Amino acid sequence: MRILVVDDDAQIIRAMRINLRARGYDVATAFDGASALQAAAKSPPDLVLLDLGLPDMEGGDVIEGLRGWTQVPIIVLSARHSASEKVRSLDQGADDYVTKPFGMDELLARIRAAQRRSVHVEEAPVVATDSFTVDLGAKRVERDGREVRLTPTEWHILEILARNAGRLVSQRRLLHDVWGPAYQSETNYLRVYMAQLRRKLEPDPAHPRHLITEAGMGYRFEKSG
Amino acid sequence: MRILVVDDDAQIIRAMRINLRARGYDVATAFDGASALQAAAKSPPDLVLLDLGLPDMEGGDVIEGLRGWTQVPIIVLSARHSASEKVRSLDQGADDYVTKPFGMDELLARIRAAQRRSVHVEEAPVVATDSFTVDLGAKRVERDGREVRLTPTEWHILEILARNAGRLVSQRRLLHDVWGPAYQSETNYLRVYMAQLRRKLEPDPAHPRHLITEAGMGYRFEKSG
DNA sequence: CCGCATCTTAACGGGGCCCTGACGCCCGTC
DNA sequence: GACGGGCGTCAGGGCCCCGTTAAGATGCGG
Repeated sequence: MRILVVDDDAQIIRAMRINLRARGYDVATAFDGASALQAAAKSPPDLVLLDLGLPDMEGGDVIEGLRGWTQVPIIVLSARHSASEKVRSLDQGADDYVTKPFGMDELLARIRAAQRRSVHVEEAPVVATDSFTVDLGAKRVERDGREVRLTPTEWHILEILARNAGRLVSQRRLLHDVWGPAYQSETNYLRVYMAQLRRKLEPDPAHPRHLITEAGMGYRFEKSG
Repeated sequence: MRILVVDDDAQIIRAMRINLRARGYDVATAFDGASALQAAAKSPPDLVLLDLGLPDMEGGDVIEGLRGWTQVPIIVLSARHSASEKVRSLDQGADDYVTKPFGMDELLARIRAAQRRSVHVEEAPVVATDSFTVDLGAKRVERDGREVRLTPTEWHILEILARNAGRLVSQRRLLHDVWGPAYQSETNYLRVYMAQLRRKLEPDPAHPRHLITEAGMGYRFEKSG
């Protein structure tokens, strides 16, 4: 998940970078409109945070420059409270408009909301590895072109891991989300189901390359072994 | 374009109705959470404006009640400025959060932005398998060149599955869309009708190749077995 | 009022899913 | 080298979910 932060204030860029990185986002930055469009074209981000007060061009032109070729979610950050400014930005194609000063928690929630929607639009949240493919939207797993049938519990676990691909997911989190709040220490459940998932998905279940266990901590879904 | 306005303040409802009607929207209204969910289920709106201070239930419960079966855009209107309230609503599935008082122009722009995002792709009006063909536009099913006669309920179920061909459709979603929000646990209805559909459509009803059941999760329409 | 089509409801058998406990393995520590 | 914690593996039993059937409601047109 890459976020492009566009702002001419180095202070804000720095604060954003720290906060977003801490939440697990990749952060790219740009100080003006021209370099923002260039950066977005070079490696398209998954979301854009756009400050309106840029030195070289109008914020609206940046929005239109992006909207010419991409549907990436754009959240506008601005010190201007004027209603007409909000209306203009939103109608030019921005997805949300947040006025400074704002709380980081709120911004993060709005980022999550925007991201959730765009996943729905692109309609193909698919996580692929060399040996199998997880289609989160269709709730289906393929391996060597053939469908693999998972039980509800197996799917539930795999879904959480796949949605956090590359990141460590704690046993507590898995147990809580799958079995409920009362089951946070039954780690043997996890062992049984991880074994079943590996048997169904891993080329060599005894030496897993994608469903990795981090001893004492949790499990991690690894896309490319 | 239908908008459902949920607010317990008759004054606001009235103002909303006038403003939105003037912009060409159809307006439905509800004064509390229960009737909002009921109204949404009866004839699904294209967007929901939701006030958080409802007399009968928490706003969050209304969001979750909707999100259980629909992706309709939800814009929360609230007098509470607290960041934690915003975060909670957005993470529960709201698309936007606007604090009162707000300008009608801004709200209209946010409605347009939400609406713009939620436009999805049209699906093919005809879904074909090796053994039968479903014409969604004409509401007809053919098998071996001969028309198959379906009852209204049978058709309703088949239509939902065919429009989501390849994807898993939860039992909850099927029950909600066919029988209504009060029947979300009568899974035996589904069993009876899936059996009837299979008897009418599958070459070998005992070993279905197109109307697949995923135990504990739902059903899936499979084009090519 | 009757007959037909459709929907609802209940009961039953079977298969698969989830839980559970036991056992062995690999590592660290002592 | 013994020990224990964490993990992987396996198999059996209970139970839930599903498919099937058929009889009782319900609604509609004649």
